[in-house]
Amino acid sequence: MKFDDLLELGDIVDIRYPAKGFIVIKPYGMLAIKNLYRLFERELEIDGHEPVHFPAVIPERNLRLEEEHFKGFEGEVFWITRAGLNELEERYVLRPTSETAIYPMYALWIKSYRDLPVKYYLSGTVWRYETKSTRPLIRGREFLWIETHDAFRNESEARSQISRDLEISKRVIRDRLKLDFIMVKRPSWDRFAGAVDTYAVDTLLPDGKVLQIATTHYLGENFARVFNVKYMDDTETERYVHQTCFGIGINRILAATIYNHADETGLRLPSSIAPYQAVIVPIHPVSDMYVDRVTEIYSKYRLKVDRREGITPGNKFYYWDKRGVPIKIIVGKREEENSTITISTRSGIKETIPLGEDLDKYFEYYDDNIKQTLKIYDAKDLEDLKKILDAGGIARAPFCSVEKEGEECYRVIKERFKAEIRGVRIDVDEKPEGKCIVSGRKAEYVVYIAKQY
RNA sequence: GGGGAUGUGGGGUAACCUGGUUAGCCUGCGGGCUUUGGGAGCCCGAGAUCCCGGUUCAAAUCCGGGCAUCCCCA
Repeated sequence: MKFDDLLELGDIVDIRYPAKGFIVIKPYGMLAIKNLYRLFERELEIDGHEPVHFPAVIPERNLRLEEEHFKGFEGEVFWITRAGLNELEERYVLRPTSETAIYPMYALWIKSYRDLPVKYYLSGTVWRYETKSTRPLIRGREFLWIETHDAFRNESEARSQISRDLEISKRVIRDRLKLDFIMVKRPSWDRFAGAVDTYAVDTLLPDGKVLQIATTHYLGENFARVFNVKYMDDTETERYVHQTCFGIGINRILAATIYNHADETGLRLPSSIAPYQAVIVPIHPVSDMYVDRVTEIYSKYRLKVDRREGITPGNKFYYWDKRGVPIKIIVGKREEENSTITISTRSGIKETIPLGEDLDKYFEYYDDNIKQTLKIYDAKDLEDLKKILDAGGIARAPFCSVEKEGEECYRVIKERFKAEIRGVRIDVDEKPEGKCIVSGRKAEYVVYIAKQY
């Protein structure tokens, strides 16, 4: 089913808000988003992160401090130039990302090696003035995300955080949301503005374009130097901290989850974020007492009892199927008389089981059933590449270089195929064979190529 | 930045070419009655021609401008 239809059908968002690139997220979508936030926040906290709040406005002066960073964002920030009747002496920007809001405070807070590491996360909203065409949840001018900002004593501690960030992605995105993805190190020409290295989690949408859903950056000392984030080490030497930051695109992850798992009927939400994991559908005649008992017994799940009158059970089943509810619990006279319930999963299983029997296995079965697998194919030459891209897949190909020397080959891919070099896989070890798919020079890397959002 | 297309109730559409019924249909939404084991039926109701101007007895329809959205190209 088409993405926009799914959003409409599932009552996820309302795109009629009268400002381009801004949308309203309705309760059913917001409940899923809150569950999504909790999944990530829990993992981040287990990893030692603490929550923090920072203002949405950043003074212009701060944003300008890191030159490369400023250049990267200058064209897409919203400026606040007036307040009330006054022209502001110093303009603000609405944060497009929070490095330049947070690090001046880190400079005040971090004094000693004993203060490190600092690992904070911020769950919130950022604003970017997107000039490309916007799409609900996928590319908006306002979006919800989580960003972590970590400071360490040295490079090796910082770099080991990157693998922990990526493990968190695996645990949530793959294990809980059942989305498949690749983790790549971005080519040098595609780094986050101001970063030393950028790593990303890319998934593929059914329309054949990849979507970046999370990124983690190694910032080195770049920001520490301009924001003066220093500490005294145990030999009484002043040093700059080494920093990482990790951005988790909540809107985009929701979009990918909805779009990838949907079928012709409608949504199929993973049980980990479904607003209602199971809907109880009472069928007349059944006593309220029995329905209440069922609700009580299964209260460890997020439940909804559909007591609407004047609607046939079949219509209720269809209604909740469209909205992606994993399991329906049917209770009627037959169940009440035998102390049973009837389980009907979104994937088609229907079974009557004794009241009280655990439902976990049904959720597991359902979740496994919706699991996504990426379409990745090997491209030996440019003809292969074209076929793969046209078929809506991701191509794996030998490539000369992901540093500056490879940029010319990248231009060819970009111009001729409108595709991007997503980068070099870091979650699997790969050795290149043969020659660069574009230049024919010796291939030093295996890269992934796809059209992107 | 250049080109093209399209704007009709909440969503999807018909009527537009060739101006003329009460702007039709499906769905969704609200209410009533009858219903309840996989999309029930009947009845009632709310809800639309993007904006400004022009032509005309008469404009959703033709013309001009604006705005918005989408697609393609840089």
